[in-house]
Amino acid sequence: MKIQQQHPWPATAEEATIIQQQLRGDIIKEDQLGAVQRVAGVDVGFEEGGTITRAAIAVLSFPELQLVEHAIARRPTTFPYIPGFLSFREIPAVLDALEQIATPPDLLLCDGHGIAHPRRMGIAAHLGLLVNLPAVGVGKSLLVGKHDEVPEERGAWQPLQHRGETVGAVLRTRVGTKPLYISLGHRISLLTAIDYVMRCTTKWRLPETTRHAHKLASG
DNA sequence: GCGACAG
DNA sequence: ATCTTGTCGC
Repeated sequence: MKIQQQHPWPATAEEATIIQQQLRGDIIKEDQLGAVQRVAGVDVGFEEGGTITRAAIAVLSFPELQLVEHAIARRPTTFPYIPGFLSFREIPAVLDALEQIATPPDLLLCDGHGIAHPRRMGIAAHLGLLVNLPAVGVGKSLLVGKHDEVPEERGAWQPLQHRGETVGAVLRTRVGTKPLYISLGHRISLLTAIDYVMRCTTKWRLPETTRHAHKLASG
């Protein structure tokens, strides 16, 4: 797929903060998706002691969840890991990988948070905006917010609250494991995001999209 | 000033 | 994320 030109990529957290503040108003928090037939998992790994960033895209048919296309991209790492600025480290390589995908997916499931972020601009929101696709953040651990305990049943969830706002949901995708942190990224509502994460999750804690992408990003 | 802190 | 083997448990 074609990737639009992006904002300049910052070198410091201070510059990155300005970009986040400029972009946050563009996030669409309502459903703006068509028929979902292809869902993409997005994940990133690192090689050579972190000097190389390796991004992977796994496109699965929906609702069958069969792998139909994939891409891997490697490029030098240019931004350090700083909590709250993950997207500036990982997205450039992700765009390289997405560019190799023939047809734009209908939905992106990203490793990390969407608007469950200090400035509401986690990687899923940032990526969704840059490529103008519906995107959901699927985090494995908490960045910001508080929540009540989640019941031990698959599909149970609790709102994730931060500074008086509901920024996401803590979702039990599997009994006996830690819940996932789901937040909208772009062009999707929280409830719809939860629904798609559940429908992409079968036997394991993580969605099948994420699991495929993770394998590709690791080796 | 003191912690917390996605991947 | 990554460095790393076997091992406990369903």
